Amino acid sequence: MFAAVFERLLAHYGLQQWWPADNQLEIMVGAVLVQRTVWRNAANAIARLKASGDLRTDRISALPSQRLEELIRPAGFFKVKAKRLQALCRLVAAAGGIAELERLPTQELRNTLLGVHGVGAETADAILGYAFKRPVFVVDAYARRLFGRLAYPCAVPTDDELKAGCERELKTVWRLNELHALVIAHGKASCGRVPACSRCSLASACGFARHALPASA
DNA sequence: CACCAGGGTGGTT
DNA sequence: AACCACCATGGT
Repeated sequence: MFAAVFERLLAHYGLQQWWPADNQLEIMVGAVLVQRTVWRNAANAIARLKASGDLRTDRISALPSQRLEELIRPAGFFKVKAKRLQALCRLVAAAGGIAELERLPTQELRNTLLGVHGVGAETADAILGYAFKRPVFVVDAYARRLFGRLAYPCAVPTDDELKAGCERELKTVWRLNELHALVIAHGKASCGRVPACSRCSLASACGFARHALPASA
């Protein structure tokens, strides 16, 4: 079922090609900056960090918080995010660098990331999928809404069910990463806040009928 | 003018 | 465990 949704979304919206970045740290920083924020604003903040030569773990860790706040201001929530970026960069330093984190198995790495202040499940999975190329699905509000509707009239899947189901069916990094991007593209392009699945564009614009989740998902 | 975007935390019930 | 307010800029 998840694979079928993926195929439909890919055919309808095309390849999304996330995540634009020069290196792994840029993706990790972007994952924090984009929290509850449009990508354009987060990208602006990243550009400012690059322009000042501060897009490095050692620089971000050592920067006076007020200076860092000013640099990332366009991303919004700048005081909160400045703390989160420093917590993340200090974890990388404590671990001995990104190359050392790379050695950890996915579950351990996920738990390590979740231990950082300001990194929750969604941000951790985005970092795992896009920066570390691990086969994980990023469950976000759009995914909950879309798959929750497609599950109707069955019970809406939990985050764990959604994540496990997608990972089991799609398996590869590029497909799971694409699915996340496609789900967001779809959420923005259509659907809105229509409560009933009958008007979800997977049923109309994408030529999709209502789907039930497998009982043991 | 109101509303929202590629969340997470801390406090309250 | 389930809410809730809060964080803040920039575009529609």
